[in-house]
Amino acid sequence: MTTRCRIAPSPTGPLHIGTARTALFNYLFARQTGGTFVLRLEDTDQARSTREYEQDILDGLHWLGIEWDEGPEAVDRPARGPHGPYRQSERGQHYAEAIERLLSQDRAYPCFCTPEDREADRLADAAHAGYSGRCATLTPEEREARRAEGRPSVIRFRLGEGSVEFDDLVRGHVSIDTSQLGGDLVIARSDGSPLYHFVVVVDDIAMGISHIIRGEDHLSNTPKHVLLFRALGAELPLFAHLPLILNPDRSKMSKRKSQTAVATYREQGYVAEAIVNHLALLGWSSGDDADLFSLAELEERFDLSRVQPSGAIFDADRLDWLNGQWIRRLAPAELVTRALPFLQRAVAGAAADGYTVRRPTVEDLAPLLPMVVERLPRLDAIGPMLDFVFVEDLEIDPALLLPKRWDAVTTETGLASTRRIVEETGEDDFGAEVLEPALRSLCEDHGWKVGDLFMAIRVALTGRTATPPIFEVMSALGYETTLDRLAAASELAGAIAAEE
RNA sequence: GCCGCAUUCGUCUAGAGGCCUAGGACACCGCCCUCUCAAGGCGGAGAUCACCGGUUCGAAUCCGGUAUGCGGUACCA
Repeated sequence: MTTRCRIAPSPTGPLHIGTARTALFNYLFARQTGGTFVLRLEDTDQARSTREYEQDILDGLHWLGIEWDEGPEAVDRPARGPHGPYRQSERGQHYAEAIERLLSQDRAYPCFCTPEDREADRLADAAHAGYSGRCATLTPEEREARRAEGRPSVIRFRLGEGSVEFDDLVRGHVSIDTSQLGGDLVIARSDGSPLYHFVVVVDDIAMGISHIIRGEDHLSNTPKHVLLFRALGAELPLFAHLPLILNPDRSKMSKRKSQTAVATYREQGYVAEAIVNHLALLGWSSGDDADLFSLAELEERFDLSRVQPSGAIFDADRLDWLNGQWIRRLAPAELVTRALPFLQRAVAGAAADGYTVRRPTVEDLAPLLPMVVERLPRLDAIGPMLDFVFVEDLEIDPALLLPKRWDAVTTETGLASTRRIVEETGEDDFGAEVLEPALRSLCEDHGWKVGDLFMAIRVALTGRTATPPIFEVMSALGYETTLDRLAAASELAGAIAAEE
């Protein structure tokens, strides 16, 4: 029998890190077993579901490389696969039929209780939490009478008695008594629309799902699903409840306490490879000392039986480290393509601040990247690292220009001497081979620390104190610009000296 | 409250009765490299394996209890 698993996000928010992790594990399991991975949108909560969120989820999964074999394509494009439609809002027929069946077999019944009724029952019998069952035994005549009065009703599923047991692939045997489930379960609202616990089972049956791999937050709800599978005459799928991804305070990862939107990580310059790698390591481990895994390697090595049962804090530091590792492993051309938009955005930001800029192109960036790759924990770090090349009317912050041990006069002479040396060296020998020895002996002659001179040059050329090595910066800038900026900066140092 | 699940360095984890004086990675600290920032190399500190009791010649590993944490308990998903 071929395995079929699924991810069933609800488009009530942007793609969540937790959803992505669950999707990843399902995807890996499917690839691993030669099975099928289905994507289904659980949009039964029409009030909160939107097409924008749906699109965000689809985009995010594509971006991560977590591709599904069956499911909806982009919004407004036809579904892919034989079990469609893949949006619950379009599957009303299935639910209506299933409810009809349960009703006709008396496995479900209409319930006319008002919120006040339920509250009264709860107060009267505090020992039993959940629904009292006062509508469970209504006769057909009593039901008709209530309908005649125009009282609205929900549909409740009879839970029955005894204990529910099932085996979980990561937690082993789980057992719970039916009486602990909160009373007969509402499966359809008074307006007739079906509820999550019900539709999820109907769809998993209709789509032939063999393995339900999802977050541990669903573990307590699983007994309800088991009962529903049985009532609907279906064979039980296998369950695997994944450990939760946690906030630093060990509660379930949430928007309030953590950054949960996959799209936000993407905007910040995290690379899909790093996100995938990090998510895989939250709850799964290979068993050996390796910690860098590509999606392809994960498809090869993932093993559901090596999934941990306890929750894992989302460690942002580790993600950052992995991100740096993956950025440095990308093919140069690929890195250029991915990093360019971040550089362009930074430069556009400078333009918006009133600077005269040149828009970077692929051709501009390609030769510059080698000098910054190992300085990029994230792609968005490329802005401060290279913007000075594209901002033509660079402004130098006087507070940064003077090295700690230098006064303004020394800085002025240092930069002026440097300019002279560069000029005398000429454009043909403009490079570290000739310039570096020359500048070093300049320092020796004046008794300067090399670091001080280089820092002054660095700030003069880039406006920043953390940059690539200065001779690489010079060649990135070009001969003329280097001379111009050195001149401007020594002039500025002179002005500071005059003021003092 | 009730029910369920979990519990090895700060964090992610290795560990399936002797290989554990508990291994790796991130973070942290130090040194090296060095024109800044990184990256990289080397080293260090960091866990009485939640606690108590039991089984066993021997337990992080098996069993029981306790504690703590988290999750669920909707006409949300």
